[in-house]
This record gives sequence, structure tokens and C-alpha cells, in this order.
Amino acid sequence: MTTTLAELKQAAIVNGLRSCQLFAGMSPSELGAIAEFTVIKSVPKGSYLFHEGDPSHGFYLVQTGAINVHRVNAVGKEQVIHVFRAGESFAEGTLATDKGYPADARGVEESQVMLVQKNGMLALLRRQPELALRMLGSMSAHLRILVAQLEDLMLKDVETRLANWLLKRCPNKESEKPFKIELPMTKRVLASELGTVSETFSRTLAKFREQELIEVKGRTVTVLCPAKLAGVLRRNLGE
Amino acid sequence: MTTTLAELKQAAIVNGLRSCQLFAGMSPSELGAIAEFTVIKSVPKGSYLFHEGDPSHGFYLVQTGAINVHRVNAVGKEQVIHVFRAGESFAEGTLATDKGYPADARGVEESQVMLVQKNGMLALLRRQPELALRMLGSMSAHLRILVAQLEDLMLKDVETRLANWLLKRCPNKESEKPFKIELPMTKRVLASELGTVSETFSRTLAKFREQELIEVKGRTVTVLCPAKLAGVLRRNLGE
DNA sequence: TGCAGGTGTTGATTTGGGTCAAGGCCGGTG
DNA sequence: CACCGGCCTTGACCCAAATCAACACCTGCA
Repeated sequence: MTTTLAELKQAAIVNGLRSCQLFAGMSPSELGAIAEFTVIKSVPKGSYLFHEGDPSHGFYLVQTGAINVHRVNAVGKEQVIHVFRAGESFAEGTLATDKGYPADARGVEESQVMLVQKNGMLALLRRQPELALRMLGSMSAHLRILVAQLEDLMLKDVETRLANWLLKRCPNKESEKPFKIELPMTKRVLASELGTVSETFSRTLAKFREQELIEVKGRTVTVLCPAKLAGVLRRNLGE
Repeated sequence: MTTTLAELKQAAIVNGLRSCQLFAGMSPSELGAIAEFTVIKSVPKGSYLFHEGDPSHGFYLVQTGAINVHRVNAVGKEQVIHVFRAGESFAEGTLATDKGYPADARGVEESQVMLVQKNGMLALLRRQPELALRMLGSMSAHLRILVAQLEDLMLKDVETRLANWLLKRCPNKESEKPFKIELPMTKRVLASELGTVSETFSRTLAKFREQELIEVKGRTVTVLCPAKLAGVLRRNLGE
């Protein structure tokens, strides 16, 4: 049995595709078809995958690391839209239009992504309506993320947003047992994802610490009593 | 030549479908197929088409009037996501998931919409991949709207947002000729769409009036010199 | 004719959080 | 080891805009 380098690479890509929500559960032959026009890219920390307005070459799947999708305005301030991590896909929206990418994408850390190239994918979609439905589902999920993001940013103050963010990572929100959360990035980046700056973020953490809701040690945040934090969240929302 | 009532109704629906961006340029037979599972609904002013979490029956096309899609939080404050007008479609995202509608939808005024029912449309999409691509394109446009909305709300102050809003309705942004804009809704609603409250909105209008950028009379706003307003906008963005 | 409810305007007050500035802390490098 | 450059934290200050409050409209209705 002989195996060429190309075949090995192909197999690696198929594996990568499978581990992605968008393609989970698809047959090996279908995955093979997609792998035909998929390439792997390394993204050094801080480097850009694309900028707003760049013509689209396809959409991306994250294998390892994290990709920050954001917009910048004239002043240079940036608004994080979402940080995509392993298994997630983004920029599917550019498949069906000839507009460019609507935002910027940059590696938060050293990352590996797969680029599913536009032309190949379009041709495949025309032959595989089921796949098109999957894409619709995936885009719908992104719409939901954005809607939630909008709501988060508009209807709540930083304290509420942080409480919400922390609770989202607790497995059981009504538990009274402490739960450790390891921050996946610097606090500065996290602050920006929450739509604020590092100073305010820091202050809000301090406030929670004083109320003995959390403990902070470096990049580890321990939610002392999720149920109590959930109470704070409810109170903030409900009044 | 005999024409049944049902055929007339069918023809009306086909016409409605054709006048919608999403389906523009499709063949009569395709439109006929879609019309099979499309129903017309009247939406009295202020009445709800659906609420967040309701199971999806399909997606909507606006024929006349305007539909306000928004979220409400526990306090009862609502954040407008977008106001859809004649020719636009919304809630396509619910086709490909079994999650319910992600937001609320209410008639801003007496409106007429078409409901394209979920099951029929799904079956058709499986047979018509081109149509699925169209849907992808449409959802991508919605993603762009949301991204723009996020940026608007986060990166700019009310003055800039209002200047931007007004300029968007001027046919020629560099003209020096006055242009009349008829507000399509109460100022309270418009304020909310701009992510602020009626008081602040009122004050900002007053500020522009003092600078002789606009004139206001009831629901008619006259932009005295679009080019000058564009200057204000640029200055706000660029510093 | 007068009242009730919704809409707009304006003023006074408060506040969340962004900005600036000044350390403290830590890890890497010469 | 000492020094430097990132991060993080805390304090002081300030501003845009939300909130609270009073009042002027208008329109429909009894």
C-alpha cells in the first residue's frame, strides 16, 4: 500500500473539516470533495487574514488558536464582532455575494485555519442542496450571535455584561460550588470583546471581588458562588 | 376564458414575490412554485407578527408598510434591530434551524406581508440549489446590516449617527440644494432606531437647527445643505 | 367645551464609563 | 542581577447621554 504526500495532506484536511461544526456528520466522500479546494493556512499572532473590503477568496474554518473578527472606524478604534475558536467557521456570507469581506480578521494568537475556496464551494453547493441548507443554518447561527451581541452592548452596563460573560462559562449557573475560569486571552482583549476598555474592566472585576462574588489570580477567575452571581445578573436585568 | 378566485389570488402572490429583491429576476414558473406555500397577512399597526422564541413558520416579505424587528430585555426596553420596508425580507435565518425566531417583529404602521412557509420552502430549496444560493446572499446582506448597526452604535455618538441617518436619505450627499425628508415614523421610534431616547434626539435636532444645517417642521426635516452636513459627519468620524 | 392620552420640546440633575496619569507587577534579555 | 517594556490596577477628572420633571401641543372623543 503506497501513500503519497498529497494523499496524506488530503486526509489531514478531511480530518480538519470533520472536526468543524459546519461539516460534522457528513460522509467521507462529501468531505473529500470539499477538501479538493480547501487549503491550510498558518496565522501568526497579530497578523491579518483579511481586511474589510478585500475581495473574498472563500470562508474560513478555525482549527487551532483564535481569530478576532472586528471593524475599525476612522479614528482607529476597533469593535470586536466575535472571536472565533477551534471548530467554528466565519465569513460564509461572502460566498453568495461579490462584495468583499465586511470586516477585518486577525489572529489573536498563533493559529491554524482552513480556507474553503469560493469557486469550488459555489460549484459544489449547486450540486448539493443539503449542503446549502447547512450553510444557511450556520449563517443563521451567526445572525443570532450578532443579535445577541447587539443586545448585550446596548441594553446592559459593563457590570451586567461581565456577570453574563462569566455565567456563560459556568457549567451550572445555579450551583453554589466555586468554579474556576481560565481567561483565554489578555484582559485587554477580553475587555474589548465586552465593548469596554481595560481600566473599566479591571474596576468591574474589583467591584465583584469586594462583594466576594469572585476571586482573581492572574488569568484565573474563580466564581465563588454562581447562583449568587446569577442573582446579581437577574437584579440588574430586572430593574 | 375563466379565472377562478384562487387563480387570481395566486397571481397576486406571484406579483408580490417578484417585487421582492430576494426573488427578483426569477422565472414565473419558479415564482409559481413558491406561491404555492405563500400566504398573505395583514398586520395592523402595533400588532405583533411573532415574538422572540416563537417556533418559526417561515420567513416574511414586506409588501407595504414597515415591520420593526427588535429585542426587548427584562426591563421592557427595546433595541431596534432593523425596520424592514417594502421589498425586503426577514427571518430567513429560521428556515435552516429548529430554533425559534430570535427577536420580536411588530408592524410600525398598517402593513401587508407575505409569509413563505417553512416546510414548502425547505423542500423547494432541496430541489433548487440556485435558490439556496440566493437565500445565502440575502442572509449575508442581513449580516452586513447587523455589522454596520453594531459599528454605528458602538463607535459613534448620537450627533454623528443622526447626521449619517439624514445623509443616507439624501439622493446627492454633495449637493448644496436643500432636500426635504419626511420622517416615516414618530420621533420616539426613530430615536430608538438610532439607539437613543426621544429627549436626546430632540436636542440633537435642535443643535443642528441652531447651526442652520436643517429645518424642522412637524415630521418634515429639510437638510439645508447636504454637503455641509457631510462635512460635519466627516469631521466627527475623522477625529 | 373640556378632558385625556400621546407626542415633542426644554431644563436640571445624575451617572456610567472613557481618558489621562501614575505606579506596581512580572517575565524576558543583555 | 538590573533594567526594560508589557500588562494590570487604581485614582482623578470629565463628558455624553440617560433620567427626571414640567409644560406645550395636537387630535379624538364624550
